[in-house]
Amino acid sequence: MTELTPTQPESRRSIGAARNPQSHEAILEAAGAILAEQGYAGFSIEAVARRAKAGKPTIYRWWPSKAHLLLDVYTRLKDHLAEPDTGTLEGDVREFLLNLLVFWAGSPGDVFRSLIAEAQTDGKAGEALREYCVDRVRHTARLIDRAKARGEVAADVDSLAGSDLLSSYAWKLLLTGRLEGREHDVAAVARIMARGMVG
Amino acid sequence: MTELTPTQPESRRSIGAARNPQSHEAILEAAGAILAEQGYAGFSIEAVARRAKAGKPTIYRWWPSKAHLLLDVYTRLKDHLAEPDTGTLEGDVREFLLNLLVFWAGSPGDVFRSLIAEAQTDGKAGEALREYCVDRVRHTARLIDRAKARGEVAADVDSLAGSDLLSSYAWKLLLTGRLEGREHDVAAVARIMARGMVG
DNA sequence: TATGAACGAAACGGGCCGTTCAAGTGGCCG
DNA sequence: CGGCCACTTGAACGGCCCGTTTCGTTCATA
Repeated sequence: MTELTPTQPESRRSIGAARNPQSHEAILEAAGAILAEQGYAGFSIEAVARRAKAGKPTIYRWWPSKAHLLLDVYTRLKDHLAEPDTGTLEGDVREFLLNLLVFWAGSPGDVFRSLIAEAQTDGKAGEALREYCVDRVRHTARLIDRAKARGEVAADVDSLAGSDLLSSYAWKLLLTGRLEGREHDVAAVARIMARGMVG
Repeated sequence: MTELTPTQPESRRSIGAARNPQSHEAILEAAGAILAEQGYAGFSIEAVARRAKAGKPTIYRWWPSKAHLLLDVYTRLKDHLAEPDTGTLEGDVREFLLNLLVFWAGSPGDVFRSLIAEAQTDGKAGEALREYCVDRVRHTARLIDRAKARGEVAADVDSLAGSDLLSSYAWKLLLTGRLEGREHDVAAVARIMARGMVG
């Protein structure tokens, strides 16, 4: 027999008048793999379609823009990110940054970098990124609000602005390729930010 | 005579075995105009060459990558950026950010956004951006060092890390399209940063 | 006077874009 | 039971851009 794995269909077909979850899965996985292996430079709808053995129209049907696909790939990776809770604001800020940098040092960083880059070209991508950011900033602000509830932070501190500032530092490290070996810088920044909010 | 403006050559030619400054100028101007009018989406070497009435090889001869061209366009715009000197660290930080946001709100912001986006695709672009950042961060750190000399800032504060944090906030506002109407947020961030560094 | 660098124009093969078409598939509804 | 209709795939479209090469030219310099 020259046939390999004959039980597995060599190419997916339509399963009728319904969305094929195998295609959906294969596309997301192919997109993630390409970004992990070749970065944003090698990422194109054509390449994803080739790798996923899917048709381009199928991708365009379910993801209106490259950015939406990137965002889907990113959010499905985003589970593995621990929430810091060290008991002090400075510790939380430092751990938040270190966790994020470690998380990004793998392929998720490439995905998110690509998403930011895409957002500078495509208006819809920009809008999607902006919405995502609002959500994340609000979420991270709870870290500051918790410290505020402990009486560690002055009541008049704008926790959203602080949270925005916090993530912006991580962004710049990501965008300038400085994810590794930043323990000293992160500690310095965490110290400045935490001391800047104490009551 | 059907000839128009015969005194002005309708198309530049070689001036011999020397770089033609008119071409150099025309290319930079065309690049800046395209970015201002159409943003990064419309920016391509082909489009720049067309608009500048230059040959593509001429561009590739003098700018090894799109990023170098972007950086040249940006630095030639960068003169018009005042240095803040308010007498207090918080004032300087706030003015620095506000100045930068106003400056970026024009076409320079589009140019710099494009440069960051390009740096996520092209390795050489990333390197160029990284070098540029090191220089700028070092420059802005003088703002903190000045406060340190006044005794306003603790001696053990890492002025480079602080400067990096400062610019990172501006970056995030730029990349998420939030350059305008941020007076309140900028004031909040300036307050956090300045208080975080006081001795 | 001969050399050689720089210039613009045109063309190259290659890739991706976003869309359209045709053909096969099968769940759902009449 | 049979037809409808949404789904999937592959192939092909015109268009744009990439980075490079070739060509004929212009002219400072040696």
